[in-house]
Formats: sequence, structure tokens, C-alpha cells
Amino acid sequence: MRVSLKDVAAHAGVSIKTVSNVVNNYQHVTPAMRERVQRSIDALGYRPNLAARHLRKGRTGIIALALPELGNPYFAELAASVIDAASRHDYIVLLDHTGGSREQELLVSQGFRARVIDGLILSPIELEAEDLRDRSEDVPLVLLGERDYDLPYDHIAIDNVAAARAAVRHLIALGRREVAFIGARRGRSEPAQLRVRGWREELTAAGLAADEGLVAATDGWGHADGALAMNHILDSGRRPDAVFAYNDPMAIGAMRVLHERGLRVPEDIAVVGFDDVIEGRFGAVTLTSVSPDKAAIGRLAVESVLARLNDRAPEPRRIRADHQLVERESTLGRPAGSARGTH
Amino acid sequence: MRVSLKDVAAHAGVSIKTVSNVVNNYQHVTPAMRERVQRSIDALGYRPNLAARHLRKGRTGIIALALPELGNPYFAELAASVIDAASRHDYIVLLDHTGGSREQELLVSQGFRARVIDGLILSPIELEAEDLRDRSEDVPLVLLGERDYDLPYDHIAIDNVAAARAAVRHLIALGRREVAFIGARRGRSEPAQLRVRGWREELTAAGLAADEGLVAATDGWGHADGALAMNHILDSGRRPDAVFAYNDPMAIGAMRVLHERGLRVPEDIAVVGFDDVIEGRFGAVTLTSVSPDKAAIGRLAVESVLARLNDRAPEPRRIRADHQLVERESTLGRPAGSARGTH
DNA sequence: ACCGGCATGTATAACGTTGTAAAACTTGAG
DNA sequence: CTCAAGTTTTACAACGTTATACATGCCGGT
Repeated sequence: MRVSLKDVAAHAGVSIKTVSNVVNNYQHVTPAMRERVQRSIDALGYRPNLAARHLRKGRTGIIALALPELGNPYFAELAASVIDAASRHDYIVLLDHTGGSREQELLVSQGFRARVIDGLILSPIELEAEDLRDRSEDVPLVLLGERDYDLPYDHIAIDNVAAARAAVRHLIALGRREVAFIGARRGRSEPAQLRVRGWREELTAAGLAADEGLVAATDGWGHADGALAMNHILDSGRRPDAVFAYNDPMAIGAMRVLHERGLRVPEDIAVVGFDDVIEGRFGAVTLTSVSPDKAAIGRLAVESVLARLNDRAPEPRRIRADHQLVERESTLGRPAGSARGTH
Repeated sequence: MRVSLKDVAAHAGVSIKTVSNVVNNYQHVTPAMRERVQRSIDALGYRPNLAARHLRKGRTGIIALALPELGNPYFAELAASVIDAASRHDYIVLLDHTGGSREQELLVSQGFRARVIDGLILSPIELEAEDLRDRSEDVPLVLLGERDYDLPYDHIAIDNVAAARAAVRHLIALGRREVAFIGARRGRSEPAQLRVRGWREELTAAGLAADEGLVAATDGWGHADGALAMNHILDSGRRPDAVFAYNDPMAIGAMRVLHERGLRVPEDIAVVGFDDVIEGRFGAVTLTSVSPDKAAIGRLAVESVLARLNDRAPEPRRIRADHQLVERESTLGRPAGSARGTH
């Protein structure tokens, strides 16, 4: 049988509220009383019932994190960082995956299945601004990731355009002239918008052609999609000397195809990915990648949600997390030159 | 403002309990009444308050899943499968990661969030049988993974010994004679026990030496640990013709080291992993691996917890999930012979 | 007509906690 | 000694839900 405040109160010969005061470290309790009540608490092994507390306070102590998929290690690591950040604030994380489908994202943003959560962190892929505009829920929402909406919600992301430009700039500096982009997803929405824009801007700034024929649309964003896109580009007769992929799994899928077709990385084609996933550091050719500060993103997301929950909520803000380009073997050296080195 | 049963009742002109009956699909409600109430529910956008329901029923509708780490894609995929299975039963999953440390695993198993969850699925790494033996919590616990305790809890896993034997048998059939094992973790506990045993048994059965000098202990179970272990073996002057790794990331880490040292896979050294992670299908050399039925494991875990929750709990059972060996390039062909092919 | 039985709906009391307001104590000044 | 002011403790009412027990309405069989 579970013991409640009532039991402890009876045991200590005081009122329920006094016990509650002790449990909650209420200011005005005499040391003697505190001592006495604490003794009863220990004797009976009392533990507060969170459900009752939540009901009373209107808070559950749970925030939801909705990600496209866990299979992608970037999201897995991000989830880990959110869980850690939340637990530092005594919050618990409920994890959901949307598969990146608009329906699921809509469902989640509209408040899930039950009224369980105090706040929501969502990383949308296909969701449109209009879907969020008439959101009726009153639980705070914080957005993550590359999609950039002009909406009154906090949004935490790295500077995707700048990051993409840095990646392309790096390729250009290596003497690459035809840079393909893999992963501008098909469909009405354009998740990869910002990274494509960075690609385009940097090429243009360097006086090179931003050849839209070198942008390969995909259906998903996994290894297989990257492989498909790479095959598509090569089958079309194009022979770029560099590839910039929307994320690491796609870059790795593309590298596999290059390997199968006897093209060398980086000698024939240099490759840059995005997200700096651990996997990229252990392939036969290690992968140059844009590395977002995942720990910071998780921390900032949790802090934003909690701030908004506690009404210390300023204007909706766009918060920038740091990123850096990590250079590895897949972009080592100039085209057709020879390259050596390790990660 | 949040809407409660009371608001709906007022709107529909019925009692609170009637609304509750509709929400809970209580048997004896006339279709007309159900229709009318449902209309009010929709109109007001009512959603049940979990805290109140929990307080009343003593159930939360939440189960916790505690995994060593999310970064490992095997666990990420497993988590996805548990989440899906749970949602089919209207259950929500709370995700925790233990880092595989005994303290964290102990903490989780002792139910530090006991008051929030109805059940717990735990995949232990370092936890000892004695840690679980005097577990006082009354929330149902289901164990996952390779550790095999003789305790009154449901345990869901593939047949690790048989799977390991199949992997080693495959290597032997290819003419390999010196098979190293990577990943028998250091410390008092022995997480890799079963897989090492399978390795040992199969070698012995084939009349080969199960040379313990070819077993490389590691501190962790990631890419870097696999690389370290591989380096350790080669530095010791040994030159096995095959490697069986505790999991895919370690196998991939090992392959990276082989690549750096100019050893060819599979010509010089064949490699087999465990878990069949997506990453293994896209390296320069695709990875042969033992593939556990992750979907089944997730489903069975959820069903076991819920069964025990609903008192339909038979004797604690050991439940076997399926597995199969998926052969890819890393074990293609006989030693020093030539190999070609694709995944 | 009446009554037992069943299907349907309702009022009320929990579940365990905390906020509010008021009661019961202290304390110190006059 | 008394009383005001402050400190400590208490009683009680929520929070939103479901279980219980009861009230109603309806049916068919006497």
C-alpha cells in the first residue's frame, strides 16, 4: 500500500498541510516540527504522488520532443542532448517520431493524443507555416531545424545559409568548379531551402554557375536516397567534381555509389555532408561535414520551452546555435591530385 | 482556457459522468446520446487530462524505455519500434538513456520515476543480477538484450549464442581459421558473455582453437572502441584472418583501422558485425551482420509489460526473437582470393 | 395495470496534493 | 496584563477524472 500525506500526518499527529509544508520546504516551519515530521516521513517511506501534484498544479513535468526519425543518428544525438538538458531541470522527455510526414507533424503540433505535456519541441520537415498559424493549443511550442517560418514561436537552429556557404566555399577553395547539391526534397514544401540557397549564393559570389541541373531532388533523407540521387546525377551524364549533401547519411550513400562506379573520393569528386555524424569519421574515406553544436541546441530548446512555461517569455526569438566545418579526407587536396591523411 | 468534462457536460446538457462514459466507450450509451455528446466534445475541443485520470485510476498510460544510448543506431531503431508498438495500445513512451553505467541502470530499475510510469522496459549492460533481486518497486519490469539473468522477470532477446555461432560458422565455412572477437567488455560484469560463448563453442566444435589471446576487451561499444581493439590486436603481432565484433559500430571501427593499415577486407581479413545497422550497408565494404528482428523485439517488449500490468501475467518468461545472418561484402569469398559484388 | 429486470443516465464521493484564509499560538511594547 | 503584530499551524476547497450507488425509463410477461 502506498503511503500518502494523510498517513504521515496521522503518524506524526499533525495536519496534512503541515506535512506538505515540510515536503515542499515551506519557509515557516519550526525546526522542531520539521524534524518530527521528517522522522515520520522516513519511518513510513513516504514518496509524493506526482499525479496528484500535477493535477493540483496544472503541470505534468513532461515535455514532448517530436523528431522526424530516430534512425538518423543526428536526431538520436539531439534527442540525447534534449533528455539530458531536461533532466537537469527535473523535466522528463516524451519522445515521438513523425516520419517527417505533414499529417503526423500536424497532429503533434495540435497537441498529441492526450493532454499530457507542458511543452513541445518540434523539428518539422514538411509542416507549412499555415499549419501552425491557426494552432489552438496553449502549450508552448519551440521549433528546431532548418525550416524557417515567420511565426511567433521560438526557433532554434544554426545559420543554415552561412553553414552551407562555408561548405561550398571550402570546395571552391580546393579548386572545385562543378558542385552538385543532393537532397532538395521533392514536394510542395522545400525543407532544404536554406542549404540550397547557401549553395547558390556562394557559387554565384565566386562567379561560378549555380547550375540547377546539379541539384538532385530526393524523396527521403537517408543513405538510400543519397545513393539514388548520386546515381541519378551520374546517369544524366553530368560529372561534377564535388558534391554537397543535405546531411551525412546522404553523403555516405552518395560515396558508396561513387565507390561502386569506380570514382575516387576526393580525387575525382570531393564530398561534404551536414550534421557531423559519428559514422562519418569511420568510413574508408572519412567525411568532411558541417558540425552543428547539438548539445547547445538541445539545451537552448529546453530552456526556451521552460522559459515560456514560466511566463518569463520575451518576444518569440530566433536563436542561433554555433556550427563549424570539420574537414576530413573526403575533401582533402585538389582535384585529380593525390591525397593522404587520417581523421 | 482548457476545457474539462464539466464544460462539455454543460454544453451538451448532460451529466459529467455521461460525457466520461462516452469518452471511455462505456457500453451502455445510446447512439443518439453518444452522437450528441461527441458533437459537444468536438465543438469545444475537449481532451482528457492525464493527471486527473492518473490520480483516479492509478495508471498513467506511460511506459519508460531505458536504453544504454541513443547514438547507437541499433538502440535508436529499437526505440522507434517500441514507440510504435506502444502507440498501438494507446500507450506513450518515455525515453531514458543510462549510458550503460551501473549506477544509472540501478537508479532506473529502482524506479526513480516510478510514480509517473506504469511499466519499464530496460536494456541493461552492467547491471548485476543482485541489483535486481531486491528490487522493491511494483511497476512491471521487462528486460531486453544480451545480458541473461536468472530472475523472475520477462526477458526478450534473440538467441545470442546461436547467433554468434552462426556468424562464426559462416567465417569458418569461408576457410577462415583464426577468428578474433572484439568487444568483450572490461570490468566485473561480462555483457558480451553469450556472444563470446557462441564464438568459443563454434570454434571448438569445428576443431579449431578458441584462442583467448584473440579476444579483445574494450571500455565501450562504439566505433572508436572497435578501432582501438583492432589496433590492439594487430599491435600485439597477431594477424587473424577474420574478426567477429560485438556490434556493427565496433566492426566498422575495426574496418577503418584495417583500411588505414593497408589490410584488405575481406581478402585479408573478413569481418562480421552484429545488429545489422543501416550504416553497414553503405560503407566502401558493406558489412555482414547478424540481424535481430527489431520490430518483433519492440512489439514483444510492449506486450509483455502490458500483460503484466493487466495481471494476465503468466510465469516470467524468456522470449526469443528471431535473427538471421545477412551476408555482404565483408565476408565475400575465401581468404586471399578475389571478391566482387554489391550489397 | 403492475412488477421485475435490464438498459441508460445522474449525483456524489473519492484519488493525493497544494493554495487560501482563517485560527491558534508567540512575542514584545505599552 | 493586555493587545497588536507577526509567526506557525490548521481546515477546507479546489484540480479533473472515474467508481459507486442510486434513480429513471422502458420492455415484456403475468
